[in-house]
Amino acid sequence: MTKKAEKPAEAPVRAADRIRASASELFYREGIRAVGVDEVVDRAGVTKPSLYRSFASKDDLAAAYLRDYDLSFWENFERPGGKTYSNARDHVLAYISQLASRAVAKGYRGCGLSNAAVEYPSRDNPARQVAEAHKKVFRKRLRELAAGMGARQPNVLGDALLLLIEGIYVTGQQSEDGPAQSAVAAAKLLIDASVKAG
Amino acid sequence: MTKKAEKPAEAPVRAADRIRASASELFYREGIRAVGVDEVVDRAGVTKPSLYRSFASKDDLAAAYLRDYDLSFWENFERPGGKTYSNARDHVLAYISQLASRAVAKGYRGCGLSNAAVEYPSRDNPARQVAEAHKKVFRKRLRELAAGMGARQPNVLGDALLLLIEGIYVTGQQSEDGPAQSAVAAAKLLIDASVKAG
DNA sequence: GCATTAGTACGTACCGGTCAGTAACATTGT
DNA sequence: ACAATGTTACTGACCGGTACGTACTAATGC
Repeated sequence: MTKKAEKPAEAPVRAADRIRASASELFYREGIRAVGVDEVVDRAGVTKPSLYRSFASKDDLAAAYLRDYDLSFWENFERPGGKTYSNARDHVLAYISQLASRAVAKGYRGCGLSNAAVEYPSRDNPARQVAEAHKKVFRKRLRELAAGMGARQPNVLGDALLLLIEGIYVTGQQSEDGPAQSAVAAAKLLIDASVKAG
Repeated sequence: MTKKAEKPAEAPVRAADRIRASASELFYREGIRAVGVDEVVDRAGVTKPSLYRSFASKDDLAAAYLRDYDLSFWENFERPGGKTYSNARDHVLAYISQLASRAVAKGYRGCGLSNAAVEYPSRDNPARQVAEAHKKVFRKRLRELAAGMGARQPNVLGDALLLLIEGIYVTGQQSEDGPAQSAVAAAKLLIDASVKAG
């Protein structure tokens, strides 16, 4: 028999990790308020005290879910479709294109962070704070990319793209076959009109 | 004493109406799931049985709230700022301008109908059904107005404007001083690029 | 070598509170 | 009279959260 390595491959899969995964799935699909902690732990195959050993409260778990969401959001945003882009225009259009096709698919539920901000209007909610912080960074990044495109008013173009993207998030979950179909065309229009000499 | 007219000025203010008003305020500001029926009746100055004499359930009350919301939405949309517009471009820009300034103000909470769709992802929820129906009509109306502007692809422009507007709704409640500031400029860019000969 | 101890990771069972909704009856105004 | 509303009290389900017991492992003492 080989003796065990330091931290062996067959990890025990900590209860906290199972809870994070379960919470992510449920909170995203059904909303945070709609899901009780019992449902989270049941699906994770663990028990409630395990949840409260790793998370101070349901709000805290929700915040953790959104931090995870934020992480995977950026992975996807910076490499849309798994590709890296050096051209800002191509980069943004690739993201929007990929997003738009997800948004018209069945069962799409928009942006977990935006949804959380809708569910929790109070500023001192931990989940909302994660969402607000994320959106601030996202806005800055889009303005940066807009500048990279050579826009005359990069802040206006960045904001316009943000409005468009948030529009995709929210309308995508209202109906299939929604306005997200036109998003790429709209973005091109917006970018070209902002960049052209005028 | 003068005897009362048919429907006199000093209306008795039915319990159902007080409940509708109270529910509208609370559901809009804090979200539907966040508000209990007790809070609704307390604020209305009535009692719970009165609620359930006029509404079959909380879901039913939520749907009524959204129907009211839909009504006042259209009043505002068709006469933004109290003015009537015959020019489609002016009309849409006036609506967006008026919306954008509300959206950057403190305490803005977005579109009650969109928010409800976020809170209730399940298609068979009565509140969501009202929201979905409304959005379908709104989309049609925007495409109509885009056609009225002489857009080459009215459906694309209409959808683009819808995405922009929904973006204002949702970002407006995430932060003051948000991207809605750039909404009018973005809309102009979008419209002009869609209408110009090409 | 083997019991003792400590620490970790987890489950069982339960708490008090709040939720939506209701039953039965009293009160009011016209 | 009768229709609309208030009063009171209740239900059963569910909610977030916790006190407490238990299995397993690793280190320690002798």
